[in-house]
Amino acid sequence: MKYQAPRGTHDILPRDSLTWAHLESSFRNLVGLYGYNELRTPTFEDTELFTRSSGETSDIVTKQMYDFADKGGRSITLKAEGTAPAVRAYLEHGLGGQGQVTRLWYTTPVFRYERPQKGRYREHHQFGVECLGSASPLADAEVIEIAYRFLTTIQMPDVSVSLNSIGRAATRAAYREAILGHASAYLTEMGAEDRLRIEKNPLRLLDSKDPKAIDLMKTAPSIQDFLEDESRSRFASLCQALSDLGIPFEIRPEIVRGLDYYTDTVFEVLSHHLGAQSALCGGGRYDRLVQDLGGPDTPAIGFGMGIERLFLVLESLDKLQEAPRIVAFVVAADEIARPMVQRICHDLRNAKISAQCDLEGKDMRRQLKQANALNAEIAVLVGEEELSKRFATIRDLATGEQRALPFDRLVEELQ
RNA sequence: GCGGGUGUAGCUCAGGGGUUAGAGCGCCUCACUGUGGCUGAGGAGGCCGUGGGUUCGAGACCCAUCAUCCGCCCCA
Repeated sequence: MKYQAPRGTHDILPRDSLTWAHLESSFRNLVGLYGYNELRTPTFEDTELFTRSSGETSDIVTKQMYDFADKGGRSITLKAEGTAPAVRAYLEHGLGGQGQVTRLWYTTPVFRYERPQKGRYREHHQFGVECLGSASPLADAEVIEIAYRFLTTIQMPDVSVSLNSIGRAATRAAYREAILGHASAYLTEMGAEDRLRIEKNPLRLLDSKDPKAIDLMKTAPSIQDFLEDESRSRFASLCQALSDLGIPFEIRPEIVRGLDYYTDTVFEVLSHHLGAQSALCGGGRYDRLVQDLGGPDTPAIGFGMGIERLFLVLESLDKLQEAPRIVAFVVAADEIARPMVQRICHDLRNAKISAQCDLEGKDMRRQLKQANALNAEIAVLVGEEELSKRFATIRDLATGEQRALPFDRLVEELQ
């Protein structure tokens, strides 16, 4: 095979594109019910947008960006995540007006230079929403409700939201000291690279898969105990709001998230139908980001959801969308009937009845084989006798029963 | 970026140094010249991922490379 899709990218083939379209329309319809408006941003941005927003030490910035210099010498990066470009556009076009709450949604390709595995690609696609301009816990609840309701709408099984609060800067500074202190003995026995990783972001210890770390974390202080009063009360309000909405969630203090801009609320939805890449959805509040990108002090919250991962779960459960059956296959019993076959196809399609016919001069037997292979509901047969007496023979392909319908009543009878 | 598994027909997979590389499914032809599905007979389809090497001989063994899958890291 001379050419193939670049590493970590994939084609969405016809049998799968039906499910993709279904996911897309379901999401579009749902966010519309909440008054969210679609935002489309470019496939690439100035590199600095991502380095500024995601955090200089985040993995996305340090090793996963698809960055390159364009012919004008600009440093460009393929969209590495959805929130920063959305905030950029929000600020650039003054979408926030005089501080109103602004609700945006998007579906977009996302590029990260990572080692591909199942559920992890160098180009993948995300749905996302961003609710900008409200600090209310009700905004958090609204965004989480959208994620939850979407997943239930598409019949994603076993959906439960994992929720945490990581507080503000002061909380994380204090907690950082506490957790590093708790783990100091453990840290001295690990390699330099691992230790650096942990020191960069001690919260990583919380979701480590190393048995020693897991054991150590059982006795670790909880970030919940370090929350400031305001963070604590907003978290309580959010939990109450979710309960009121009937959304199941569990508080999981080990949820951290990889982007530096999150404050207070963070959440994830995982699926055990995936392998190691189990997050379907991740999001949180980012009350500092808009300001960091040069805008006014604007609290905001949003999430991203991986479409490929949704697809993989549905596929593993055999829940992909079935192709709509073609209704009528119109068969020419002999060559003289071909023009009438074209005409009938045309009339059926005008009446929104799907119709197909042979294009290659195949004989009647092969045309019927084709109709059968397509799983058409009926065959419409036209031959010499039909032409002279102005009728078509309608054959039910499931039962084999046939009946005659005059040409001028064909479309209405088949409606 | 690190460790491991796998690349053979359109698809799923056998073959593990010795003629012309196999099966099932699918596809095509015929039995069947105005009737699909079922059945039977026949057929097409492969640079055995790619490039080097070892060998009298490589689909098989070695090296490299590309892709993919599993785990780590990380994430959606």
